[in-house]
Amino acid sequence: MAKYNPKEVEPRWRSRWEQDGVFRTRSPEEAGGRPKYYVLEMFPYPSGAIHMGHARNYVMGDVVARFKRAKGFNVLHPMGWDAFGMPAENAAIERGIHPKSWTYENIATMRSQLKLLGLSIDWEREFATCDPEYYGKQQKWFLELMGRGLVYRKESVVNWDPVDNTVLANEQVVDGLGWRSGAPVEKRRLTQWFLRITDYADQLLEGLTTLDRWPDKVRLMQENWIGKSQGLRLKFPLVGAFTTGADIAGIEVYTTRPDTLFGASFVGLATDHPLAEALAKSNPEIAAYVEEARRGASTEAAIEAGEKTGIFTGIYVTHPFDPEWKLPVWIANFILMGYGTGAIFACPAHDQRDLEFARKYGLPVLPVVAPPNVDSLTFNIEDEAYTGPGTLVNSRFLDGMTVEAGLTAAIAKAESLGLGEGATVYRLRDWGVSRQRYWGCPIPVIHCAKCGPVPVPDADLPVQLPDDVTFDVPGNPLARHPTWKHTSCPSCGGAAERETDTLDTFVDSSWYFARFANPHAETPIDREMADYWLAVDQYIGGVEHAVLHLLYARFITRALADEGMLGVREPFAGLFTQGMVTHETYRGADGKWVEPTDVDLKVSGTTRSATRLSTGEPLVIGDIEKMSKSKKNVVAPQEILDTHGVDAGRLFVLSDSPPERDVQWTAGGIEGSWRFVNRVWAEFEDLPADDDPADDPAAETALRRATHKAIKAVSEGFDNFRFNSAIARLYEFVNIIKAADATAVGPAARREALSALARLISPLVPHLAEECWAQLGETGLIVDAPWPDFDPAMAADNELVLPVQINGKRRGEIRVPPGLDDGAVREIALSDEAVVRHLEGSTVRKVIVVKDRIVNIVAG
RNA sequence: GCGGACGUGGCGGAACUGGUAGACGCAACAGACUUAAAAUCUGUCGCCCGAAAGGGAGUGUGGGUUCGACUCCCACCGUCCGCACCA
Repeated sequence: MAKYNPKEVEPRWRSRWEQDGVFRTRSPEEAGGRPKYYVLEMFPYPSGAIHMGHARNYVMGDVVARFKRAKGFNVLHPMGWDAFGMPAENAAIERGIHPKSWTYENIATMRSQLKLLGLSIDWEREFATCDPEYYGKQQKWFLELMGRGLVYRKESVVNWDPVDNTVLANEQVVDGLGWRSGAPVEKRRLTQWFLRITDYADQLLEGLTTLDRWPDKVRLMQENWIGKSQGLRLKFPLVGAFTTGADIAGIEVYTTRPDTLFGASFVGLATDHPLAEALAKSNPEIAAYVEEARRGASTEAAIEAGEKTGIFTGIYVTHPFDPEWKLPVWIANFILMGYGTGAIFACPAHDQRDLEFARKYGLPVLPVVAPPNVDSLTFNIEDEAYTGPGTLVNSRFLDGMTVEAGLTAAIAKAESLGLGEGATVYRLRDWGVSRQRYWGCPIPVIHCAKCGPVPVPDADLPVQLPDDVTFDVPGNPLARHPTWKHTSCPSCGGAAERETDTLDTFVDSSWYFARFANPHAETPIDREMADYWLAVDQYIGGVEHAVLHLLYARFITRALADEGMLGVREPFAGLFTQGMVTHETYRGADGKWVEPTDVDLKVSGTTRSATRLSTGEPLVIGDIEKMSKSKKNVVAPQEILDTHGVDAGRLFVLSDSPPERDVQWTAGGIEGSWRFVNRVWAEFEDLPADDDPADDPAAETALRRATHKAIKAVSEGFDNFRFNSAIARLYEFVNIIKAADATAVGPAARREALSALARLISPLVPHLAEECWAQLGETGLIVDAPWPDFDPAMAADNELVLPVQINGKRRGEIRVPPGLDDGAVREIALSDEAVVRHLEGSTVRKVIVVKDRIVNIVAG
């Protein structure tokens, strides 16, 4: 018996698929009555090589695509490249390679690696976001959104990454550090381009409720990120005239607790509040404080410590509900300009931050909410603010009300006084998309001294990146290019300059799924094709994009829909976030990481030890972590291809863990998958002669039932993204087929089992499945074969084993036909020999029969 | 601090809407084949008592609901993730 040889088999079937063009997408006309199904995995950044995490991601998508295709769907399963971004420029800076050639070379490498995985991808639809054809279309819709007022330019304090030398969006700052560089982010005041995502805040929030095939976790993260809150916008009139800068009559604050207004102690301003800035101009002390607070706020240590500081402005405001009541105005470092109005009223008794500030600067603390069951006369605030429910006290017209009633009453009062109105505030801020980098999509705008920013005319699109750029000095190569930015104003014809900022690469990935509907269309999106294919039925990718890519794409989809370019308002109907591929780590006595290929593992009892193969030195077995070059715990897909073939690798990455969880790569695990591949092949290699007589009807029926059960269970597993369970059922099924070899099962039943098996494994191990299919004498390809159906009658048992419990303890079991009525089951259970023995000396009080499940006898 | 998820054998993990806990795989052990090893095949395999038949407790800990709880409720312990001076 020859061993299965993936090195020979796998390439043979891949070239057959390619020759026959089986994965070319069918047009709606070609599809006939087949319903469409769009499967998409988050497209990769062309970093240089496909790693195991990529492989798991794309294999999952491929299983879905192949399964749906066999089930009769017209499947779209494309692939592209998220190809703009910093690493290409870093390669240029470090190694003198042009970003363009670095990127396209990586794409070529990774494309061929992906093809080795045997993915059912329509490669005719491939594109990279750095193709001028793609980013030119992006520029076109960008200008259309600009026409709708969704794109604007403003000066603001932005997150500046001092290592990557560029601005970052809020979503790209993690714990005060740049998401790519890891450098502490600084605050800078710059003029930037923004997309008005806040216009869509409410519908992005509402839309989440329709995404019932998204993980709750991701929806919750987006909900929190958007951060809707209801409250009151309220004006505190200034005491006396204030003439520095603009004409300011009062300070507008935002609060969610207007019920505590009578506990007000002071009004606080953010350091970059317009009034604070105006004051800083005339008052050097304030200027010095503001300057220092701003610097301090950007260091990680200061954020961690959370120390509250402030300075009194010398200004007072009056309480909105009492013109006689004067409150001091402070500037404080804990107030954020980007949220609400950048100004607050402070109620120290019922807000922890306000309390800390008030204690530090000796400001009044007036309790106005008495907790339930607490004597309001003895109630006092020490060093912890009370934020729970209760009754309002010391609050004049609000006295005696609950917190909820007080909220409504205070808002009504403020509105009747004309000093405020109920307001909804979001945490979400507009998306800053300017990047001071070369390798990105140029923002198609021309700055004219006379006309201001002018859109590049349609006929001049795309605005292409120049190839002749240098990276010898830091900063944006586009800005210092000798000629590129110099042009004439499309409006007045005078001399003008191009915008040298490029777009955040998350803009590139916010619409690529729509471009796949027709990647060569003249318009950015082929509306007719997009209407057919979108929304994406199943999107698959890492959870790390929960509030980045996935929020941006939802926003852009809605914006483009409002522009009439798209017919859907949600891009991804189904989302699946898959876990990572991890591996144990090993390090030597010197603390240096050692690659798994250089490690010898020994097991004795329950303890495991590791030694280094090359030197024999003992190693420390470390944590199980995401495969990464720095920890050297990487297994390259190529290594598996060389030793066990693609199919064994595909099988393993989906085997041992549920797909949403991390899977730990182990040598034993891949061996197990390889064994399975060989066990399957062994069943097909020596097929029995067709005239083998069957003389064991019982064994034959058992095999047929197992076949239909397997079809049912495996189909359900694939439908519900439970690949690990589906694989377990396939292992069981193969064990049963193998066991049936020893019995006299006729060729028809055996053939039925093997034909089903080949098709059931085909999404997972497609090369092996084709080989098995051919071995069965089938002339067509298994990728074109329909998914096997099961007969519900055959998939059900003809005899059930019901456990019989006495007082909840299992005491026996009975054999009954399915569907037998409760009375009959009861009789059989009560007459069972083991049951009778256990019931001796006690009386039966009650018998609970759960049909086809269990019998529980209550006795005593 | 706020929000969320999860705790099951030596390990990864099964268990549908409350109904036989430990499927399937890995590791381990024993045996067959082999001059030997690998590969392959067969068997055993959560814990305690027992030679076995059988019995006992058991899904992080403590309580509760139920004829019946890994599953539902309450409290606690632990791990992981997200947000974080959001007024």
